[in-house]
Amino acid sequence: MNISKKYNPQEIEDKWYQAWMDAKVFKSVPDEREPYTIVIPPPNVTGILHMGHILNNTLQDVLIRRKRMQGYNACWVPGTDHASIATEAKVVQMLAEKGIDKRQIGREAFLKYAFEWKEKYGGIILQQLRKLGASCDWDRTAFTMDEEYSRSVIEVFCRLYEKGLIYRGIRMVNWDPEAQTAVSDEEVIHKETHGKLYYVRYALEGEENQYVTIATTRPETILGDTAVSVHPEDERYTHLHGKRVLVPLVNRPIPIIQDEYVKMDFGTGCLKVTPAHDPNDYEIGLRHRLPSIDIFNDDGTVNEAGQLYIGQDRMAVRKQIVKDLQAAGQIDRIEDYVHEVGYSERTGAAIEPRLSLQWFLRMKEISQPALKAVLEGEIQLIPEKFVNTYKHWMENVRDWCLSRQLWWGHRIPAYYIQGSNEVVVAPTPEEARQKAIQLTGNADVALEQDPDVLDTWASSWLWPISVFNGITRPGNPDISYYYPTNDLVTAPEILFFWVARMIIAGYEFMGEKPFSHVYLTGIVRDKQRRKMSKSLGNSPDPLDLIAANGADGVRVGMLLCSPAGNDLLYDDELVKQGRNFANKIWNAFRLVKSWKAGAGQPLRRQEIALHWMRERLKEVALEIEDHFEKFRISDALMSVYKLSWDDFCSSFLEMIKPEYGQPIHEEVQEQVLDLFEELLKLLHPFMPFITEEIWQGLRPREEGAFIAIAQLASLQPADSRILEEMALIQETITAVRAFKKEKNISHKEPISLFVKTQEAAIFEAYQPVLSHFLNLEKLQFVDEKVAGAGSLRVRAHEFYIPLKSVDIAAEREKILKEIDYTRGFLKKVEQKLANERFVNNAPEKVVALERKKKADSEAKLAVLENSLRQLEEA
RNA sequence: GGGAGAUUAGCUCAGUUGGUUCAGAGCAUCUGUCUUACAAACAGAGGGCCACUGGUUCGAGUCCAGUAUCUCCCA
Repeated sequence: MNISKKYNPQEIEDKWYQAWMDAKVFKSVPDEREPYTIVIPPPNVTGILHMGHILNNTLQDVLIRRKRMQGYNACWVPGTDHASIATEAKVVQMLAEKGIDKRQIGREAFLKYAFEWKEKYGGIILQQLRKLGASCDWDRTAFTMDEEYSRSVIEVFCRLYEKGLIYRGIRMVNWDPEAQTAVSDEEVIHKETHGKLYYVRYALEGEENQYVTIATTRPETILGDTAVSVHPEDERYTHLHGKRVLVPLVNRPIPIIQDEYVKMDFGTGCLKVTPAHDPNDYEIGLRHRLPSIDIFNDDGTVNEAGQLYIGQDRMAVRKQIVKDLQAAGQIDRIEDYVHEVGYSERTGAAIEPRLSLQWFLRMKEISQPALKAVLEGEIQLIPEKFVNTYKHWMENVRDWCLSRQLWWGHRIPAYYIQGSNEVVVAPTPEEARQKAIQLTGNADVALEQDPDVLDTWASSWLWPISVFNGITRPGNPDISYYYPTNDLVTAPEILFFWVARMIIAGYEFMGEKPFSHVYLTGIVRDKQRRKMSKSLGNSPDPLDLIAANGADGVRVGMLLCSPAGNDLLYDDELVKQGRNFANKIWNAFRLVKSWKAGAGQPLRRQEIALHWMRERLKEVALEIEDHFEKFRISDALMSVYKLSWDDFCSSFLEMIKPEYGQPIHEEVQEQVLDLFEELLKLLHPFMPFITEEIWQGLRPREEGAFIAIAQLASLQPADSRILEEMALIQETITAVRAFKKEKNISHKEPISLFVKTQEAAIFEAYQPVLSHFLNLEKLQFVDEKVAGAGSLRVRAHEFYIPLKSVDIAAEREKILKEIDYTRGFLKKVEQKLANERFVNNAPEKVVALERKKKADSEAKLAVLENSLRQLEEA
């Protein structure tokens, strides 16, 4: 068999993915086993794979593959969400390139284009996930606008409406003038922005040359002012109470009011009040029954109500109005000013706070069980610090603006009765008609459906339920078996958008949590801690990385540096490390395959190696299980990394290696293969492709057998005796190697090793191992110092290695240094033990340990002092 | 403005009810080595006042308070 010297992932990854698919290895149907379920955080249907997806989906794949190998019926449900705003924007843009305007062609034609677009480009990302090795059950691929899924979204809206939790009302919303829709509070990103603070004079009505000066960052909204407010206790302005001022340029008289919201030390202490265009002003307006004048159109241009600058964009108006105010002598001064401005998460446009008629969901009551579930630990957030964040949001939760002024999405099932103010809400137009007839007694009632669609999150909040059709067909076999799901892996950025709302929906519609653990990943950043983004161009293309380093290498690279909740500073070096690791495993495979089996006797060192490796595997398997239970995925990987590299390759295989050109005993080879298989199984969740390739190549396999569905050995306690003994032997090997290096003795040069120890039996037993690693020509036990030899010590064991010339002074120096250190250490221990309060208060275990430390160091000291004496006598 | 968190080796991070020879890991660095699986490797080594200042305790990287710096979330 000719195995390539370097591991070539390109040649094997697609092959095994296809084989898994053909054998339906990832398919899950309910059976008698315990289920383990993950629903994918549905990527945006317009999305393409980025580094965040790589991290997130690698983690999910690791979890699901491991459970699959532990006997669970593992089900990972993939899918996409329809992403209202983003997708609509894409389709609008595509149409614009063809010279088509969405308004001209109308809703139906637009949706036809949109679905065509989705069929063609949507879900590219799901194809890309296969390259990563994602073991999803692709037969279950869901989409938030699938027919049945859509029905569940509408059904849920109707139910909540019936319960009185959904209402329609005029509220200040975050208006995105570019997308021309309202967006939720969560979709607004606040950014520090450099702007100006304009000080504008408002003339007092009926008084020549008398002014009030206000400070504003948004002079264009002056046209919508309906009051000027001062703080009631601000003595500077007491004389103004009850008077009126004129809005500059349009000279509309407005009252001067008093409200405690005004900060006296900000600007001039005078605030212009524009209830239609500022959330705080809106509140003030309500308190003082001020009129609201909405001066903007949907696209952010000024409307007739503004009186001036009609049809011009708000940003252009800002510049123009400042000029005009200056010309009129009404600008007092302009200062540079840094303040927070909200931007749309989707389009980047500056949010225009605006009054509008929207649908809202009352959140307070419905979110109570979801808050409780997390606080009481029924649902666990990992890392735990997010519980605080979650609690804070939940306790201050605001009503959720559900409507979006778009066409791509689930159209709100509200029907307005023409010629009245009544509305009926029903899942279908037919049911709505029946309701309307009942309500009005008019059989010919004319209805018009609300033109708006629902926020995308108002569909994806049902994800863990509706991918199993739990709303439309409650109690069906899938929902009964897979719900609640087990773990959710997602980014902290969508803790509120999505996770919190899924928990709310879970309790509201299923009466039960949607999942038990939420693992919040870090954010992938570059080395300079900048978030990876398309616009910065600082993100590598994951598919290029996979092509260059293999999917396994990329997976390992990502996981090595991704403790939960910590940001991940991506560096190509990490992926390289992953690739090197794959190569290491590959070469272990080459080595093992190169041995020819034969008769004869197993070597003693081989027997030791097999016994030790068996126990070591058990020990690390337990360690890994513990890491997984705590979701310390990168620690679990590090455990298996070191197990593979240090233990399996550097120690175990070296001990197994037959003499050059000699065959390996058949039985030994079989056991080596067994152990290699166990190791590969532990590695498989992290590195699915290479482990499958090697596992298949290690032994002939039956049709349909894959490591992907092989079962991990059950967990067992390890034999600590051999592990401890080997630890001593390895320590000895390292110490002797260091000694040889220090004395410039080449590895090729055989040496004699004299051992002075109370525990000769151990060194006796492991002599074949020591000889093999240290190239010993002789190992001999002594009671006295060996003349003409250098010495070294491991614990309380002393070793002598004959040298051509011994530097007595240096030897003495070395021993004195060790004595010094050991005495210092012993002194500290003795002090502790002499302290009555320590002995009385500390747990027995701790005291016993101190006593052992004392005994050990005394023994070592005795050895050292004896050596020193003998050295001086010589 | 409100809230949360962080600060340990050159870098990224562990350090689990305060107690092992506790100051760790991986990577990077340095020194040797083409030793018949692997130079994408092997064998060794160096490196830290655990941000700072106090406090609690027999004992503090770990608990408490304050200071400094940084990050994130929310308004």
